[in-house]
Amino acid sequence: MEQEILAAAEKLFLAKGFALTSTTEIAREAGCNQALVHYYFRTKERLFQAVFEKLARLFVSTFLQIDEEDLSFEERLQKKIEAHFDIISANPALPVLFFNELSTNPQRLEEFRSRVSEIPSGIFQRLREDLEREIARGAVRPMDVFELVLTVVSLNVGLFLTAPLFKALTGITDERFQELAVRRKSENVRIVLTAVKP
Amino acid sequence: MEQEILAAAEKLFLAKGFALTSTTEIAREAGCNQALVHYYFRTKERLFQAVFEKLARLFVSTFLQIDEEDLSFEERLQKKIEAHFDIISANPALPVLFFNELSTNPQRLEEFRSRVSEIPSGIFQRLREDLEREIARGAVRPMDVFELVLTVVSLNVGLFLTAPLFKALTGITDERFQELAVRRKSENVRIVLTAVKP
DNA sequence: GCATTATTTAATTGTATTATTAAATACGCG
DNA sequence: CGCGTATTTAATAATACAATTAAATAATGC
Repeated sequence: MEQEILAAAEKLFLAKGFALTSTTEIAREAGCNQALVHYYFRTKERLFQAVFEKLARLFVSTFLQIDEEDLSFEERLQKKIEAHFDIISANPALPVLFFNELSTNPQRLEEFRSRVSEIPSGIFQRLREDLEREIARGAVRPMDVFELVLTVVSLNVGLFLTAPLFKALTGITDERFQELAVRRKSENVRIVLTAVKP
Repeated sequence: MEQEILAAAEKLFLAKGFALTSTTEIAREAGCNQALVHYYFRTKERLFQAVFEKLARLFVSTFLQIDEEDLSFEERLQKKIEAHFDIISANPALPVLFFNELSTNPQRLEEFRSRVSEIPSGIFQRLREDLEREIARGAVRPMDVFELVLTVVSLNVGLFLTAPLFKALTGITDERFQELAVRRKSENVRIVLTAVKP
């Protein structure tokens, strides 16, 4: 049952955020008594943390993965952008929840910060090294690793942040939106690769 | 007093969102009794709508403005990107509130949709015409107007969505962040202008 | 100055929600 | 089976909140 509660919580938190989701609702979705939610997770806050940590890990995981494949910088960058896009595409509500919680709840930000600091030598170390090498070679314009990550995240996240709005305004079907997303993914790759050129 | 309540509501809604802000808190911030909030706005929902509509209007206003100046397409595009960036820069919490509310509240989305449909001939009509002319001229790669707007909004919004995270992780001062934002604005212009090239 | 309306407050109601407690049921193992 | 533990439920306490009401105060026009 614990897993059903977690799954129900994830679904509802993603759909409505922390504040608008009640433990009663989570219990109903999971098919159990409301008290059971508290039996397993004590407080709504702790339940949310469990969900959020998993999602946050998912969200940033792409940039942590070290691909040992023998690819060029551009090819590796492309893979990272696409992997990141795919994760968000599979969890389109994730960015809104992620940014909203980190923006409106200082405590959440602090938790996130302490978790990230557990990771030694910075999360973008490998990417930074790659980038600096390419810059030294003159193959990439001088830029900070954060600049690059920000561009990628901004572009990848943008489609899904605006998706509800876009769908409501255009009345696009989910299938056609999916097609559009596929095109957008490669477009994002193109934009980033063009943007990093010197 | 009505204006103080509106201002207090705007401040708190931007900081904590709709659900986590109470009318009691708004009253305290405005320096009045809680009942007065309801006297002027009847419900918390209606107060929020008043705030949100103003903010939403601000957020999309940039793309509606028709600049009659005799500038090239690229120059006009640059002006629009910069104006949009400046508005968000002046209201950094706006994007989170905007996307969160439109994503988590179907009613809000419907209100927004009906408001937008009041505007005749579509909000991006002028921009679309300009864009299609440039495409016909071969000066701009074939693309939909939504693609372009999405790219601009994604890039402009990205910095401020990630700002709390970025600040927490790097401990950057507000002044240095401001400098960074200025650079980012011109960088966004560069990226977009490069991306639209054929 | 008085009557009328607008503004503001204090008090209260109803309700939703988190969290706890104690009891009931299922489950595993000797 | 039967004992102990884990799981689940029902009931309820405690609280925070939106919203209403009635009364008080201030402002406005005559």
